[in-house]
Amino acid sequence: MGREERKRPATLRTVARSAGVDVSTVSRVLNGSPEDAARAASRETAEAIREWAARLDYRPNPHAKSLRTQRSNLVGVLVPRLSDVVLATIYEGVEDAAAGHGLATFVMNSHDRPAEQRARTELALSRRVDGLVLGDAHHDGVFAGELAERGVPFVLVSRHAGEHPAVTCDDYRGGRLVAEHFLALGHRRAAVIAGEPFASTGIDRTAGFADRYREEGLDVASVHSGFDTVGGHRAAEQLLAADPRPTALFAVNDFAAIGALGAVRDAGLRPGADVAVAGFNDIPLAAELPVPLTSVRSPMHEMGRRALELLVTVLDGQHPESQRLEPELQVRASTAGQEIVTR
Amino acid sequence: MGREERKRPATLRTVARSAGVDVSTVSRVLNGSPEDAARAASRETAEAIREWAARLDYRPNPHAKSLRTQRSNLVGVLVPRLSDVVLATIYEGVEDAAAGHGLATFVMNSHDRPAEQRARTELALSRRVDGLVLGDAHHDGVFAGELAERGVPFVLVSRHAGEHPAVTCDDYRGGRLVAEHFLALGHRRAAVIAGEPFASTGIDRTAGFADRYREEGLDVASVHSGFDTVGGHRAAEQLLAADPRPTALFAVNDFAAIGALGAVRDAGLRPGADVAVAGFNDIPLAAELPVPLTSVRSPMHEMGRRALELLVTVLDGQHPESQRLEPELQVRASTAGQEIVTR
DNA sequence: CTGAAAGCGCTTACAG
DNA sequence: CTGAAAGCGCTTACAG
Repeated sequence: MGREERKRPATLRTVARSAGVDVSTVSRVLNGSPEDAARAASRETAEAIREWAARLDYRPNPHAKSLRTQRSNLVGVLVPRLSDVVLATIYEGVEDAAAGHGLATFVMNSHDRPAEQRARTELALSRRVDGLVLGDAHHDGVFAGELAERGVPFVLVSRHAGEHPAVTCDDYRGGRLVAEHFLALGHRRAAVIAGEPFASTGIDRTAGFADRYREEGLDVASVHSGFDTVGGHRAAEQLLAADPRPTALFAVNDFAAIGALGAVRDAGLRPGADVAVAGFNDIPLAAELPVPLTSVRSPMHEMGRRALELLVTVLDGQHPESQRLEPELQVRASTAGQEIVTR
Repeated sequence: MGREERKRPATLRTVARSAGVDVSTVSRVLNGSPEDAARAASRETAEAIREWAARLDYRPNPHAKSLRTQRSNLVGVLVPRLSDVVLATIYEGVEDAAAGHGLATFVMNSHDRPAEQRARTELALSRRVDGLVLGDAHHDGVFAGELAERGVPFVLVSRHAGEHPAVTCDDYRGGRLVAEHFLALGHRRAAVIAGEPFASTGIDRTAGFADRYREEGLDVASVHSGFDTVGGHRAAEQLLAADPRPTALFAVNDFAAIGALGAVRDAGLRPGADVAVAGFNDIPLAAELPVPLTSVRSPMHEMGRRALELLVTVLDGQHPESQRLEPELQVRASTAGQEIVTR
């Protein structure tokens, strides 16, 4: 064991010598397009080259290739936190799609802090990524604007900002879906746990929800919060203290909703029976909770895939349209009017 | 916007010309060690070079550097699933530590499938990573053995296999801690939801638990399961069907434990009151559940950090010892003997 | 169909 | 203290 025993990998030159041809021929046959390969060598020569390449376990050196072509086939991905299952799942989608394009990705956490966003982006750029997928855009669009100004190819995912190409869930529509569900259940006093004010997800989900209630002539209280359980718990406490107290709570993400469930219980109320609670994203855990959580399913993996595909078109010089994917309401016991035992 | 507007970044040559010196001098001043830099140019020359570099926003081209030095400063990380918060958190630790060494990391999912482990590893190797951090080792050690055979530098994290350098939690000890806790509560009939049979985590946690019970002359039933909620639910159902039924369940990870909580409820029993349930890892959610989950805290982030540090010593040609980090039992309502409202 | 040459942007002995 | 040169492993006009 130990690097000392690793022998140098085969190079174009190694296989060229073995096959008795020039390196340029080997390059065309092995790494060129099919047409290139076809006109670069006779069938037999090509055959021989491929055989030697296999025997010597030749693998193109990506550094040499990138240096020469000025293309790294690397894309940088920025997320607030990878340990958030929503972002991790989106990233899995990005990675899947990237593999299909021969691209490698690397992720970094920005913790939603502008200084870190900048630092991580510069790091990616100094690593010569071909482009970026940003999952942590702030709604003000300042940072994205700077990148666009500099001509850096990028797309946004999960959150949109300004007019930059983005793949998101139709969060506004998702918010409306929850409002309609609540209204159908007869809830006239509803409130929103709105998440961070800089994220378009929370903004749009809240707006869709509030607009639908407004159409019925009803106002909804809303309070900002962290996207985590603790934030949701606190926000729910605050909202439940109102008089008259709301009978339904919409948290703009599932972790905040789980916190809200706790707050409802702490107030001596039964989630589902006394206070309806709905979340957003439909993470796998939502269905497994003791009181299964009603949630809006957002196609996280698919969003990631599409974002990467969108980036590919940007790298191709196009100026693609943003995409909004359809959300879907999953009704469960937390809004069912009575407690239902899981499964 | 668009890549057409991006101007070529400054190179060593650009700044050399501006400063009126040779590229080799610039290289030594900018990218060499402090001593190199000192003896490469007079203070004024060095000063001038640095000034020009800053003005031109010079950043060393990593591909050229890697090509020349045969070192990529890249490490590949393999995990079963990044959307598992345990692995995501470990990865965050790896990444943090890597940044401190000027290394970049990229993660890939293997889904615990040998074919994917191999494919992803080959991909990483063809990208010329300097080394690997494997979070998905199988206990048989076959794959790790092959890598060692080939002289590929790597370390294991979270799970160990064979004698390969690994950073893990002391899982055996963690299992014992739970057993001791259960015994102190008077539970004589306990059972284990043991996880996948190929993971050292589940194996060791189960062994530690069972050994401690055996010391009291007691046997424990155990059944393998997936590491997810569904797997835990099924396994718990099976265990609870025994006659006499166990009064305490130890699930080797928190998601399986959450599934077990559901199964306990479905059986008309109260978690904590009728059946004690404990998990492992102490994910953030554990404390936020309606019945907060007793769990063994494993230092996930720290494990990731240490694994990277260990890899650095391996890359340095050393043959370091494996490390086992201390687990810590967090007692909560799910084993408290009575239901306690969250927070 | 095939080859010879230049060059991507670095580092590092070698010389002075 | 500083420079000139070679070379890492590729790709791609240019020639034939």
